[in-house]
Amino acid sequence: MDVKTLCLGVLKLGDATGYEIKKQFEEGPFAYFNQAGFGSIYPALNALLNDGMVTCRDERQQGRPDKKVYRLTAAGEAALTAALHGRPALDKLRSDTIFMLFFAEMLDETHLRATYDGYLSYFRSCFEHVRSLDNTGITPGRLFVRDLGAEFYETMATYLAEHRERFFAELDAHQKAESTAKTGTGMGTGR
Amino acid sequence: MDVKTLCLGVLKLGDATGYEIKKQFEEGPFAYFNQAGFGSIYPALNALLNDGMVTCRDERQQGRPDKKVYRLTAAGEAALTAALHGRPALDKLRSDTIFMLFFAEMLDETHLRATYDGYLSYFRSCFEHVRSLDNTGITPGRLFVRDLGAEFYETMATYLAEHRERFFAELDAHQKAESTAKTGTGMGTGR
DNA sequence: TTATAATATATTGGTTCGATATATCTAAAG
DNA sequence: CTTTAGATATATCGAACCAATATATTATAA
Repeated sequence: MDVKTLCLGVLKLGDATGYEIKKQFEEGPFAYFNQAGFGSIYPALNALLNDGMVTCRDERQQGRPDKKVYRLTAAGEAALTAALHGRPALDKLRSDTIFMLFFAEMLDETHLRATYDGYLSYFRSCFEHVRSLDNTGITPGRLFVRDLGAEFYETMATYLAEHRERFFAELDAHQKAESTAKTGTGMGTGR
Repeated sequence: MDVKTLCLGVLKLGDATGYEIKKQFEEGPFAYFNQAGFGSIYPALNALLNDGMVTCRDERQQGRPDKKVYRLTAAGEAALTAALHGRPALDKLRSDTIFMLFFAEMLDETHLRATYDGYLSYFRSCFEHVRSLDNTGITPGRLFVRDLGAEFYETMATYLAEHRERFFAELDAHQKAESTAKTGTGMGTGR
């Protein structure tokens, strides 16, 4: 799914500006599962406009800068449908945090704890957010994705909370065993 | 975490060729959480070599093409440590499948079921794979990441398996309600 | 004998990301 | 009351990245 298709998907939910599309990937229903920045969205919208997949109308506003509101065309909806019927690529995740936790032994404890706790509170707030949403009148597909997300956030938060103390304890034990092995006798004065 | 840092991380586990580094992102301990292709890895290794972060030795082999085996230097390890002490970026996931499930109403049932079942068996095989690994002698960080992964895979597989029938039933009901609403009386002959 | 898969390196073109620039208004802090 | 910060809004540039492809050899399977 390239950014053009993602934009078509957002516009399927209703007319939007580039700015509003970006917000959908930050706070809206696509958050966490898909994302795109301005540097991809604005060129994508121009290309879609050029190909007749969307229309654009200018809207002047009181005070705030002018908007360009985009709307899906029939051709755009057809293109979205076609893209949705292709083979999905495998999920692609890039997690700096998990990369850091993998190398936990190389981190100083302050940084490690801050990273760990930041990850935990991130998933907690994701879960709280999804739980706070109103599910009435939502389509089955959107509801399913929302519930799957909630399940995922909760699992991560719970796991991180429950394994916190054990993880740090095991790291500590491992660190001590390492330094003991280095000094040889276990009676070393350190360094 | 750019690809250069990811390569340093892989090389921290032991000497490797570009080809072997790629495999680490496909089957190895970094699978699912991080990934990189040849188009990023080979240029990254050249840059790291240029900056003295790695050394490279040529190895001729019987039959197979020659290898270039890379090894982390002290400077490389220092750079890795520094990168691990930065602020982690938020997780970035791109899931075509979840995007498709979100728009389930727009998909024909065959495609939807194939996509759903493909996703389920993907997580099942991920879980089986992690479960089959030997955990003896592993560092606490690696073990933690492995267990977190297993928990995640299992959660996804279980959720998808348990909600399968209900999801398709609700979609069906929704589809019928839609077509009834369109024809107005509920006695429409279709079209 | 032919095709497929695995090992191994490398490049190219297109896509995408992060940072930055510009501009206006609102709300909060001083 | 004035400055600062934050939200709204569009846009672009260069760097980074990815998917596909090219090349070459060997082993295995059909």
